[in-house]
Amino acid sequence: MTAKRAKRVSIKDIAREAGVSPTLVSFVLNGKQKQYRVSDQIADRIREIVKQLDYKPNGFAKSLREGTNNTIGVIVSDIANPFFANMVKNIENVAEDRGYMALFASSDEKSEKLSDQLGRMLRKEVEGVIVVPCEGSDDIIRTLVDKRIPTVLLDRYIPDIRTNYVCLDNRKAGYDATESLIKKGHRHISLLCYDLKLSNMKGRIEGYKEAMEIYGLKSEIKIQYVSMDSLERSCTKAIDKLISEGCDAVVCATNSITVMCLKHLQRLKLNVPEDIDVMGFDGGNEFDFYDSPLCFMTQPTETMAKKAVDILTHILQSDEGFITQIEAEGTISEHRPLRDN
Amino acid sequence: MTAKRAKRVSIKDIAREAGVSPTLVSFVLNGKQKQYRVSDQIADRIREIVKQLDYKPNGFAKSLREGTNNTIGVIVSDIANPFFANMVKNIENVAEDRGYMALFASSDEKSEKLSDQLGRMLRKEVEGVIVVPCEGSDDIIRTLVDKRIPTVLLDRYIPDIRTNYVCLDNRKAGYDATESLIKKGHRHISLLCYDLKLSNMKGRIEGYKEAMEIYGLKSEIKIQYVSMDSLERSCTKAIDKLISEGCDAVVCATNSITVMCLKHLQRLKLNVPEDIDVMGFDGGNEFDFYDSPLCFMTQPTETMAKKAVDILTHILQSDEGFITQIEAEGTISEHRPLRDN
DNA sequence: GATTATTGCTAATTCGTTTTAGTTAGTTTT
DNA sequence: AAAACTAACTAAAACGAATTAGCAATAATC
Repeated sequence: MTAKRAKRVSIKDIAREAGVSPTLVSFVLNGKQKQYRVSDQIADRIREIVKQLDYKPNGFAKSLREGTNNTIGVIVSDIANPFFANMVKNIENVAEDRGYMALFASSDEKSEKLSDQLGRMLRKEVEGVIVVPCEGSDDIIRTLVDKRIPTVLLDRYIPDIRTNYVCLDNRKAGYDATESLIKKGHRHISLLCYDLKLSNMKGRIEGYKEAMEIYGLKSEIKIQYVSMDSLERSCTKAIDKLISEGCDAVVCATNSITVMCLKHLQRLKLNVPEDIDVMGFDGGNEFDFYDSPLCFMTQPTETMAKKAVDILTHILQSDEGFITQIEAEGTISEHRPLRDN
Repeated sequence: MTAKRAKRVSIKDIAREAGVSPTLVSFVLNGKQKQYRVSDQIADRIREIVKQLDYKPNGFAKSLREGTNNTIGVIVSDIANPFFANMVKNIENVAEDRGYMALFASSDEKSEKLSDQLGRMLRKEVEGVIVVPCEGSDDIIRTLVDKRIPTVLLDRYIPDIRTNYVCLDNRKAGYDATESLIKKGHRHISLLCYDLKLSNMKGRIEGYKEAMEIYGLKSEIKIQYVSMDSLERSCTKAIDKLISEGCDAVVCATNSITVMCLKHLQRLKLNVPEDIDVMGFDGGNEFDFYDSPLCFMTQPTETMAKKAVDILTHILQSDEGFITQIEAEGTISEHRPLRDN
């Protein structure tokens, strides 16, 4: 039922046309002319015919024979999230540089979907994968690692599983974010975060606590958990509570929380940073028109993408399984509203 | 030099273990037990062993034999652009539903990169491609079509090339956008756009002109071209000019232009829509914090993605080359600032 | 002038599937 | 009891490339 497309030209067709054996064609095509001393005459003739017939090697045959296809799989948790869209773009570029092709998929933060995607990728014979694990995907990642499939986790790691990862140093990021508010003179600093078991969230929470403790604000520690599903409602509620409790600054553990938080503050006609100071995470172009000064913790996306690909390709090309775990450092960057320009 | 991974179990290993020929194993694995009347006993035994040895069919061999691999290639012009990130996500979902795997790449609006990506995809044996052509890619697309590679253009078509495409009806979108401003009572309506030969831009420009003419505003037609490379500078200049000429509304032909335009108006302390009304294209989350009411032309991304995949898979599965060209309709949607909620 | 190298090529195998064309043994039909 | 069927299986070819082993012919060596 499949469309009948023109029959492909194979190495044999070229050989027949050139009056030589397929072996020679293969030699020439793979730059082994010297090694197998194919005469220049014949080599030129072969190259000529290859061009004439517009020969393209068959990747299936090649991969079947060689057992590799220079393809890696990349599964992020949400491709439509600018942070990951950017990551994906960088990964693709680096992979290309390293001679690999990257296959992308998005799990939409659902472990069942992640499992499906992984299955499909492995069936497509990717040699290794870069995965952003989602909540509840521990077992999936565990089998992946147990099966010795070259794996690099991205953005989040799983504490019990010994494998490669490239994440932000979330503890430090949480610490630095909190510390920066403390140094600005705030005392009643609250944290707004998701109640997730994911390492990135855990790390940020820990960092927040640690900073508060070290600066003698242990009693001020106040963590508000919001829900991903009813983000707006739970954020609104959480912020109302914080404010009623006299909170003067808040660390928002993700970009989505930051956005919701700022929206509600705007609704309440509260000014940032005068009435309440806000520290965000991973700010994107949502803030193009936000008109108060604001600080963010930003991740070195490009470096992280590069590292992830490098680790993976290195595993694929070397003989044994060392493990590399990288925690990148976040940077505090400032958003300046337009009117200040 | 490649990592020595455990030898894969093949159909032969299973056959040996079960004491039957590989043929039977293949029959059972492909659900042809009935058709080739394999005894239930043997079939069960085979299935048992398949599970035991954790056999996974080799995709290369399968594809080599069958000549297909149910994979399509998708090249967008910029994966980090939310509009395309969204498109990609939708395409992936639909493709999966249709039993296809989608391979993604981003050309970053560079025709050389597009050419590279296409080459790599075709070498990976994708059966067809969905491509967002970029400026200067006409020849690349032409050879693609000439080579009979199943192709669907997305977002932009190329007038001289007879092939499938799914685009916005940009002429109508430009018309409707302009008309909506006219109906609000504006007369001095200007268009801000890129000087590109891409069909989507051309269409929007035409639509603008058409609306102006039909409503008797031909003499008011004023088109300002801005440059992609120095977007901020050229936008600033263009807007200053428009305002000095007494313009009271502007249609921005892309989202990037809309953002720049609004930023500059904010800088000039001009109010939207009182001082100058603005009509944007493809608004995203950049406007979360934009505090004036604003209208956009938005595209039915999901439907477009679906159509593109459907057209492609249909070509792949049917016998001959009909051509489908779809122009989707845009919708005007309103952005309401927070304080109005 | 016999032996050994070197040059330039080919045949044949392998990778793991799918599928077509058989084969064998057992069962009906006449 | 010969002829025709059927059920249950197997052998072999094919997909397209890479590679190893080997075979002529010519050239170099002693």
